[in-house]
Amino acid sequence: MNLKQLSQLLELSQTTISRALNGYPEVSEQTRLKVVEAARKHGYNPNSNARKLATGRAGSIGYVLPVGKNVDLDPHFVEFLSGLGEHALSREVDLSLTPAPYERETEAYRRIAASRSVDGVYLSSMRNDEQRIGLVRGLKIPFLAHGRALAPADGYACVDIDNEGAFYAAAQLLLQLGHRRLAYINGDIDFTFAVHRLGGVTRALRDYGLPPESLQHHSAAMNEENGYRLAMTLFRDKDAAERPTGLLSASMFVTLGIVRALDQLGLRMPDDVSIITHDDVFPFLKPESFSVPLTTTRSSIRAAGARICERLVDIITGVETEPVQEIWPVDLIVRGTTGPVPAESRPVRRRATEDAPAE
Amino acid sequence: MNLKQLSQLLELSQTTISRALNGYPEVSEQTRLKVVEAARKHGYNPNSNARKLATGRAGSIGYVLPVGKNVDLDPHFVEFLSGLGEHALSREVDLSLTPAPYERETEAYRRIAASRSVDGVYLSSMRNDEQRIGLVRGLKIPFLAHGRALAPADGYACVDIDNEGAFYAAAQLLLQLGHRRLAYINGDIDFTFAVHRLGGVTRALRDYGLPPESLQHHSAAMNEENGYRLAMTLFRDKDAAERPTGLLSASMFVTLGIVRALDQLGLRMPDDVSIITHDDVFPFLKPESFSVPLTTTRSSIRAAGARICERLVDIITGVETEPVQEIWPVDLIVRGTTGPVPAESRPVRRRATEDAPAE
DNA sequence: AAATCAAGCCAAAGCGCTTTGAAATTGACG
DNA sequence: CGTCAATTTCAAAGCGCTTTGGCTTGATTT
Repeated sequence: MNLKQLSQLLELSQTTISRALNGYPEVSEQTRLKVVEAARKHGYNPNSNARKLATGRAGSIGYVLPVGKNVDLDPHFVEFLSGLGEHALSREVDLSLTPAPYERETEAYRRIAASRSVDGVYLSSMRNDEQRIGLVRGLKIPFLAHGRALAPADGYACVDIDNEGAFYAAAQLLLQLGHRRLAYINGDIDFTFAVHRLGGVTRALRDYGLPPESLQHHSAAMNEENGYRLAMTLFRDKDAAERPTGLLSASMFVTLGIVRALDQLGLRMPDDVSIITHDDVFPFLKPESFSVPLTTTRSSIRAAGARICERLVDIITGVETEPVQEIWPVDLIVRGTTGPVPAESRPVRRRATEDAPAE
Repeated sequence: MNLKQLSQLLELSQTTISRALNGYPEVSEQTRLKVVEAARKHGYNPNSNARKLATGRAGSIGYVLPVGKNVDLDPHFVEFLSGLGEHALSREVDLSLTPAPYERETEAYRRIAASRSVDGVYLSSMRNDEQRIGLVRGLKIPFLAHGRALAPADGYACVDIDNEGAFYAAAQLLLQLGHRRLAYINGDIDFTFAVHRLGGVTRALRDYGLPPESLQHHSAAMNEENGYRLAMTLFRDKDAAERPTGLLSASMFVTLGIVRALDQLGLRMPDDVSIITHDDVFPFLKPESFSVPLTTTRSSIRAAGARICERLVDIITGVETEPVQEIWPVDLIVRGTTGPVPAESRPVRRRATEDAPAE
C-alpha cells in the first residue's frame, strides 16, 4: 500500500494525505482523523527511501565502523550503543554503520557525504593525528565528536570526559597517600584520551615536585593480556624498595590482568600496591567484582552515547548552532584498592616537609 | 554534482552515464573509461536515496536493537559486529540499526518492512516464545536467524552453534573424570541457547545413568555478579562431600565471578572443583587470562557475524533459496580447570562398573 | 450585493536515480 | 550501393514521496 493507493481509496489527493499524516495545519481535523485511521487500518507506512529523496533528510545518523582482521572494537561500544539507541528511539532516528578499514576511512566519509544517506555523523576514538574533523567539515556533514582532537583545539562540537582532570585527581590521591613511585598502564598513546590522561598524571607529579621520569609509563591496547604482561614487567623480580607502590590503570580489563599478575607474585592490594582504575561503567564487570573492590575514576559511557545522540540531532536540526565543547567531570570513587604507602617503601625523609606538595 | 550535471558536462545522456558507472554492457569501453574518469575527478557519487528509490534495493541489512533503561546488550555484540562489518565491507552493504524497546519490537519490524529501508534483517537472541520468525516471514522481509527457535523447528534459515552438543561434550568430560555432583550456571533460560545447553548436560547425565535432579542448575543474566552470587550459593558452607565438584559456566564473565567466589572460599581449580566455561572468543578477556587457564567450549562469534552477513546477502540476492539450518560444531578445549574428581568426593563404589556409561 | 479572506483541498512539479523501448550509428556483406 | 544486424546512445517513464502555488468553498466584511 502506497500513498497513491491510499489516496484513491479515500478519494482524496496525495497532497492531503501526506499533509494529514505529517501534521500540517492545512487540513481539517476531521479529514486528518479519517486519514490517520485509514492509514493505520491498512498498515500504510511511507516508503522511507521516497521520503528521504523528497525531503533530503535521511532520518538517521551515521558512524564509520572500523573493521579489519586485527581491529578490535572497544568492548564498551555496546554500552555506548545502548545509550545512543535509547535516545535515538525517542527522536525517531536510526543508526547507520558503514564499515571501513582504517586506510579507507576517508573514502567512506566521502561516499556518505555525497550519497546523503545520513544526516550527520559522530566521530569517536580520536587520534593525535586526527584528520576526520577537517574532512567531514569540508564535506559539509554535520558532525559531533566523542572525544577531542589535539588539533584543531576548538571550533568543533564535542562531548568528552575530563580525562586530564580525572587522572590528575587519581594521581593526586596516590601522592597524598604517600606514594612516590608511581606507574601508569595507559591505553594506546596514539589516542588523545591517553595523552590527556598522561598529562593529568604528570601535572600531579609536577605539583608534588616529582620529575616526569619518576613515572613508569606503559602504553598498549587495553586488554587483560597487556595488563598482565605489563604488570609483570613492573613487579616481577623487583624488591619492595624499587617497585612501584601506586599504579594507575586505563581500564578494568587491564586491571583484571594486573590483579592476576599481583596474585601470582604474592603482592596484595592495597598493602603492597595501590591501584586506581578508570571505569567506563560496564554492567558485566563492575569495580566491586574484584577480590578487592576497585578504587576508580568513573564516567558512564552509556550516558555519553545518549547525550551524543541528543546533541547530534540538535546540530542536524539546527537547534544547536555554536560548536560547544562539552567536557564532563569524572568521579573519583574510593573503594578498597587504595591505601597508604607501605612503611618499608616510604621515602627516606630529609626534611619533614618533603611529603607535602611542592608549591 | 549529480547525474544530470555530469551528463551535461560530458554531453552524454543520463542513461549512458548511469550504465557506464554500473557496469552494463551496452556502453563502449571507451565511453565507460571517459565517464568513470570524469566521475572520479568531479567526485560524483550517486545519491543513495534516489538510487534506493529507483531500484527498490536498500543496500543495507537491518537489525532491531533492543534498548531500554535496564536492557544490556550482549558484550559479545562488538565481536559479532566486527565480523559482520568485515564481510559487509566486501559486499558493499551498510548496517542499519533500528532501536526499539522489547515491547515495541513488532512495530519496529512492521515499519522496517513497509518503509523498505533495508533489504533484509537478521534476528538474534532467540527466545523460547519467539514471535519474530512468523512476523518477518509474514512481512516478507528476507531474514536469517542467529540461533534457533524452539518452534517452528525448521523451515527458516539460521546460523547457530551446536549448543546442545557442546554442553553434552563438556558434561561428558566431567563425568569421564569421575565427577558426579555437577552444577551448571546457565544464562537466562528464556533464551533457546540456554535451553539447548541444558539439554546437552541432561542428556550426558542420562547417558551416565544419573537422574536430571542430580544437576544443580541456576539461570541468570551472564555477568560477573551473578557468577559470584550463584557460586556462593553452590559452595558456601558446604562440606566436601556435598558440594559440586564439576561446574559448567555459560560465559567467561560468569566465570570471573565464580573464580572470585572460589578464591574467597579457599577452593582450588581443578583440585576442589573442575570448571568448563563457554567462550565466544573475546579479545579483551581470554581463557588464558585466568589464574588457572580455563577449559572451554569455544566458538567464535566474530566468525558467526561474518557468516551471517554473507548468507543474508545471498538470501537477499536470491543466491540462497532453500532455508538452510547451519549448525556449527563447537570445540572443547582442555586447559587447566578440569581434572579428576577429588578423592574424598569419589562416590562409594558398589559395583566396579558403576563409573561407566549406563548403556 | 460585491469584495475580501481564510480554510481546505488539489494538480503538478520536483527529488536524482534506473530502466524500458526506440532511435541513431556503425560495419559487414551480398 | 542498399540491407541487415550489432552496437551504442538517447528520451522519457517511472520509483513514492513532499511541497509549491493555485483553485474552490463558504463565511465575513464593507
